[in-house]
Amino acid sequence: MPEGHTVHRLAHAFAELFGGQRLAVSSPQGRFADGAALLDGHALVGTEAHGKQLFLAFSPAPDAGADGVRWLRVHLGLYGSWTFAGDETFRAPHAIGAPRRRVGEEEVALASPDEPASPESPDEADDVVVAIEEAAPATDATPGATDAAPEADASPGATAWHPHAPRGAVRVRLLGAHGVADLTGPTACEVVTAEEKAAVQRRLGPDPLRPDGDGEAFVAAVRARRRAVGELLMDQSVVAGVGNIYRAEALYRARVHPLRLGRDVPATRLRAMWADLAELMADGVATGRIVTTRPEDRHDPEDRWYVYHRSGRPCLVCGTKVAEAPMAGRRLFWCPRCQRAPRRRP
DNA sequence: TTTCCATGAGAAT
DNA sequence: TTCTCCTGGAAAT
Repeated sequence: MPEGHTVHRLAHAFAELFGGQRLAVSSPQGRFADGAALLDGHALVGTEAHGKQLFLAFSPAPDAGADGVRWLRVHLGLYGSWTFAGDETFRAPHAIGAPRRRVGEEEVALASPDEPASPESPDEADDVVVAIEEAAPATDATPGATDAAPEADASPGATAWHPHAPRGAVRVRLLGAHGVADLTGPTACEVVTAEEKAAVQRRLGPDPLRPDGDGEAFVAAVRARRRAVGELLMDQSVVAGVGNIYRAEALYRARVHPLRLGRDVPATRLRAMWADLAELMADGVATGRIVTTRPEDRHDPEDRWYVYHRSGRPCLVCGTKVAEAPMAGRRLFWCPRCQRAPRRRP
């Protein structure tokens, strides 16, 4: 899944692609028909990411008060992803979300401006090509796509663009003047009020990617618990946005053993880990990829991670075999030598 | 073709 | 701890 950096990318993408536009909102799959009806025809007036939660604000109905803003709350979970397509003015990556192969390739392409390239500016051209390839022959009316037409603000001279038929189980389709975003496989997708949104956020810990992310709150939350720090990093109420890759890699880079109890990790170590996460994740937002290895430790361009998914292979730094064990239902990876084992309690 | 698996999380046991 | 939900690409059959 999409860890927090992916969700922040999405918040940026939606603001840029659809900000201020009235959108046709539908649920081709049908499971979100009621929610879609509430948002259909309303303008996207704001986007926000907090940890792995994405919030999209829609303008209130004319007869609703000022606080009638409704939020679409989406959590991608393990499988969710957004797929984008549109005309040449619609500059979006092909897809953002669960790391299916197609998605990964696309994100790589976006992050490598030195790819050989097409005549025009590389990333823009790539997007358009993908969008065209993905477009199915414009079949007849997607329900919800033809009514509630978006505002006609197409720039003069832009070629006509038609959305492709939804592919797969599309929970939500957001259709603007220049492009479309399809959501598949989310864990959560619902329309909430501002108060309900705030309630969700109160349960979340600080997010290293947000300006209001409070590193000291993270340090205090970890040191208050006797649970293993490897579990605490995956607890969204301790730190929001960290997932299985950032957990393993941040612990490695801090040289902290995942089984060490939270309260036993020195505060200075945790402060450094927070700063490191902020940096790593910001890089993830910029590039769409998680890369945690320092250039000097990267023996091969494929060496993106120190320990994640490297069990049995030599540690890039010390050569010791990377270890793996399940923790809280997920696969956990660490280097037994670089990350010294915690003292065993008698 | 069937099965397995994944960057998640909440509920049930 | 284990189950359950959601999807689709890859690996296994």
